[in-house]
Amino acid sequence: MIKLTAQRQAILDMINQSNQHWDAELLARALSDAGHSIGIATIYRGLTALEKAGLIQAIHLGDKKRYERSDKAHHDHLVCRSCGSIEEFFDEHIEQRQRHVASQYRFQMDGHQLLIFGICQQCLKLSMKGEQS
Amino acid sequence: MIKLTAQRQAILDMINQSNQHWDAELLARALSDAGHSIGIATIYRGLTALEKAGLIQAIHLGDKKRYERSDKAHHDHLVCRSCGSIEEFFDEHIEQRQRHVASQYRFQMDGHQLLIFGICQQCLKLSMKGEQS
DNA sequence: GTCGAGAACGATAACCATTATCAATAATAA
DNA sequence: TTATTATTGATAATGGTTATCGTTCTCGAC
Ligand SMILES: [Mn+2]
Ligand SMILES: [Mn+2]
Ligand SMILES: [Zn+2]
Ligand SMILES: [Zn+2]
Repeated sequence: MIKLTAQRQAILDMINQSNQHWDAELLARALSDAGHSIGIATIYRGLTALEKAGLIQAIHLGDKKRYERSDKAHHDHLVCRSCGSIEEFFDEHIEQRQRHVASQYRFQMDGHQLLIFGICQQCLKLSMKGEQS
Repeated sequence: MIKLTAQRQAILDMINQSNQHWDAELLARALSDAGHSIGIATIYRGLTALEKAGLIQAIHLGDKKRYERSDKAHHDHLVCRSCGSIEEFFDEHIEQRQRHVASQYRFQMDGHQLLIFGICQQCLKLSMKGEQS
């Protein structure tokens, strides 16, 4: 149903060729660097259209919305408060329990978002180095 | 450490006397209706200060940040896509599993947010009524 | 009690992510 | 070809939040 215009194809390619969690602004810069200068409004519209078509998926992270490939299976995210890095995980127990909770509340679940915040392994190592004088 | 000024006390009271998940604007209107006309900047600053002091807790819901009492135990939220209502739940299995995942990834978790989206029981009932002509 | 430093306040400007507007262009259908 | 419709890009507008700044409040030192 979605029309894959040159601009939308460029956006989709950029996202599919990486494992990043892109926001609109970052994507605009990357596309510009790659030779595609696409208006920022077109990028926002393209992202919305591609998400609705199921070709990419999104997460809400604090203030901004971030997009990633949709060809990987569902997963949730560990977000580092120090460096901003995002790790992915999947836990079937958690997924199951969510369905269980929803059914308990007679709630027709159609999605969820689980963010775990903290400090990633890398940042922990760095902070340990820094502490010992 | 936090100084509970008249304005901050009014904000805190309003939140503590209810079970709502308040955003800044809603709170400003409610306070104004209750006779406290507090500048919107002061409300934002007050909410930030009260949260840092642990007197209220916050969740990020899409675009806006919402605040609720902190005297209730930790819980997560079921958010209705149709009416916007928020139900609360707690599931120890999910909490446990999160800790497990974090430790697997050597990730020092210091918080999390789980939002389950869908249609609440009420809205389901209403939509069924609407469907049968 | 007076003084002064620092905290808090309120009005408002600024910020930033996102969406709306609109004229120009491209694609599609008749 | 011509009419219709969708898409684009520049830019204005929106909405939530934060920054600025002059004024007011608080409170301990004197
Ligand atoms: Mn991901
Ligand atoms: Mn709650
Ligand atoms: Zn990190
Ligand atoms: Zn509902």
